[in-house]
Amino acid sequence: MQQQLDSSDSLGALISFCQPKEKKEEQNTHGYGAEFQAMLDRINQEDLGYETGLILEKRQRLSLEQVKELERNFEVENRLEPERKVKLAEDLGLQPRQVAIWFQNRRTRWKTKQLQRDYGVLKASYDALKLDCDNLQQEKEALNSTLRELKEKIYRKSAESNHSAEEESLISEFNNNVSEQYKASDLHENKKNKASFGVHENSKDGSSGRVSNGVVKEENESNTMFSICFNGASSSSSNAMVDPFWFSESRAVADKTYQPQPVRMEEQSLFPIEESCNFLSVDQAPTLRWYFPEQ
DNA sequence: TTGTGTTTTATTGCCTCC
DNA sequence: GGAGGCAATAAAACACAA
Repeated sequence: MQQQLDSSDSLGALISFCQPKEKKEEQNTHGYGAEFQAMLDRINQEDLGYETGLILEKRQRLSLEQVKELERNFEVENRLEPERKVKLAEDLGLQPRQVAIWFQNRRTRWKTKQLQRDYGVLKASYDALKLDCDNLQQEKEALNSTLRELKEKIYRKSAESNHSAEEESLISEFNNNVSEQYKASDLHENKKNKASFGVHENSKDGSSGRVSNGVVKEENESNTMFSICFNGASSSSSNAMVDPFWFSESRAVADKTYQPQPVRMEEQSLFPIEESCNFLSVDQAPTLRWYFPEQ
C-alpha cells in the first residue's frame, strides 16, 4: 500500500516536474540536431510510456536557486515537518516528495562528510598519541641504557671499594680536604655553599681534583641515577634531590667518625635499583594497545 | 568526441515509532 | 497499519582527460 503510494507519488513528481523550455534546450549537451534530439526524446518517452502507461519527463536537476533555497532550509533544520515540506515545495515549484527526497539525500551527504571529519580528528589524535608513545619509548631506552652503565660502575666500584684500604684512604683524604676548606672559609658562607654542595663543586676545584678523580668523579656521572633512587627509596629524607655525597660530606663534618659508603647507601635502598626504576617501564600492561593495531 | 569517474536525483525495501 | 527515516542502489546529468 505504502509502496503503491510512494510509486504513484514519485510518478506524479516526474510527470509534473517541468523545467522551462529554454532550460531544457540548454541542457542538451550532446550536440545532436534539434530534430534528431526531438526524435530521441519521443522514442524515450514512448518506451517509458509503453512500460508504465504514462508519458514521463526525464529526470532533471534542480536549478541553482532551488538548491540554494533548499540549502538555506537545511541549515535551519535538517529535518522536514510536513507543513514545512509543503510550503517549501510550493515556494520552489516542486513536488513535496522531491523536497523530501532532496532532504534525505542531503542528510546522507552530510553524514558522509561528518564521518570524514570525525575520521580526520581521530587520525590526528592517533598520530599525536603515537608520536608521544614513540618519544616515551626512546626516553625509556635511553634511561635503561644509563641505568645499565651506572649499575656496572656501581658493582665494579663495590667490588673494589669493599674494604679497599686504598679507597678508605682516598675517602679519608677527601673528608680532610673538605674539613680544611670548611674551617678556612667563613662559616655561613660555607653553609650556603654546602646547601648546593655536591661532589660536582669539589671536582671543579683544582685543589680537590685529585680526590675527585679517584672516587668522586665517577660518582658524579651517576648523580642523576642516585637522585632518582634516593628520591624513590628514601622517603624519610626531606631533601628529595639529595646527593649521597652531600650526605657523606655533611656528616663527615658533623661527625668525623662517619665513613661515607655511598655504595652501601644504594644497597640499603628499600628496593633495588631495578625495581625503583621499573615504574618507567612501558612493557607493562598494554593499556594503550588499542591504539596500535599494528602491534 | 568519447570513455570514464563523480555527483545528483529518485526508487526500493526494511525498520521504527506512534 | 500508516508515516517517515535510512541504507543500498539505479540511473541520469555532469565534469574532464585523452
